Amino acid sequence: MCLPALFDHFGGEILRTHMNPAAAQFKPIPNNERVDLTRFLSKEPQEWTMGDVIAWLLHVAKRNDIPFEDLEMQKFANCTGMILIQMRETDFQQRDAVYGSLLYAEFRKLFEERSINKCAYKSPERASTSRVPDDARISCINNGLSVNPSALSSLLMSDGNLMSSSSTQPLDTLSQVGTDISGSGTFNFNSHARSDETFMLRPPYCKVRKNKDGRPRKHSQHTKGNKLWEFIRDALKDPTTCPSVVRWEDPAEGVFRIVESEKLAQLWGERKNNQKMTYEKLSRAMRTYYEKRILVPVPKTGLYPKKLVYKFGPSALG
DNA sequence: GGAGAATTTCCTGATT
DNA sequence: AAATCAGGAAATTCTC
Repeated sequence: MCLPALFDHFGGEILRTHMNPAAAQFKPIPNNERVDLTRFLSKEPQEWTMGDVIAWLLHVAKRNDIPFEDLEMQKFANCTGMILIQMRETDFQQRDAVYGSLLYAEFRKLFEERSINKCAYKSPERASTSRVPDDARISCINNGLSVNPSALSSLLMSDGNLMSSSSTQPLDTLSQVGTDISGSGTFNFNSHARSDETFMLRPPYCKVRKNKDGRPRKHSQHTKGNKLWEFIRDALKDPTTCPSVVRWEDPAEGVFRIVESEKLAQLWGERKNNQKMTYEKLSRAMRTYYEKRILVPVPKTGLYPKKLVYKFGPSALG
């Protein structure tokens, strides 16, 4: 999953909400759809959609002071609440070796608390929904996901590779659970369901690169070695460079800061076998990204430092 | 070998 | 004053 894409489209809003309690509960997102970011709090875990699961993960991260980027969120990106319920501790650990146990404990605690509360307070109609997993699934599919499909497709991206629940999802017990629950092995996003490439939606202003004959360029073209923005993205995920060389200023917005400009240039130069790389040149290359919307101008809100701050744009996908 | 993409290099001028 | 930002223009590198 590409974090900026995640942040831009979906998780970012969740992060904003969780980092800033005063933030609005709803935020317009592309496609004129809205995400209710705290809905999971008022729903039974078995009714959680994939979006609710991500929101819960971020909620746990915040409560436990875990840097959200340390959580293997993409590994849970195709989990609904029903899937989490059927997961064992080892399943959580498989998905997140570091925080899997904590996540499992948090989830079970919450689940059991809700179960107790449900017995005491639940209204009859909600209780009936909860008792029937299929109903919960249908409810999830038909009503639960109000995020746009591109957002969820972004959630399924990992390190530049598409982690489609129907293709490259690790073949473990969890995916089997997912298959059982969804019935088809892939999640159906209601009217947004796509089995073709349109599932990987990109903003309409993202040009499709074409060869001179008009055919789309092959995906493998110019993918050998990292692009600069991918290098920076990876540096932001790498504890050896983040936060010492680059760091997030506002991950929810995709805003990051270059801490050691010449060090970053040196690392980029090493990557490209170019000992003459300088920050001047690196920043010039970065400025070419504005036209492609891989980077967008940082809002002059006074929230961020004036120098060495950049913001990933909607084209920084993958 | 040519075309196209993605830088890289060099530059001038503005801003912080 | 130095560092950084913003872009134009041309060159270079790499892949198809």
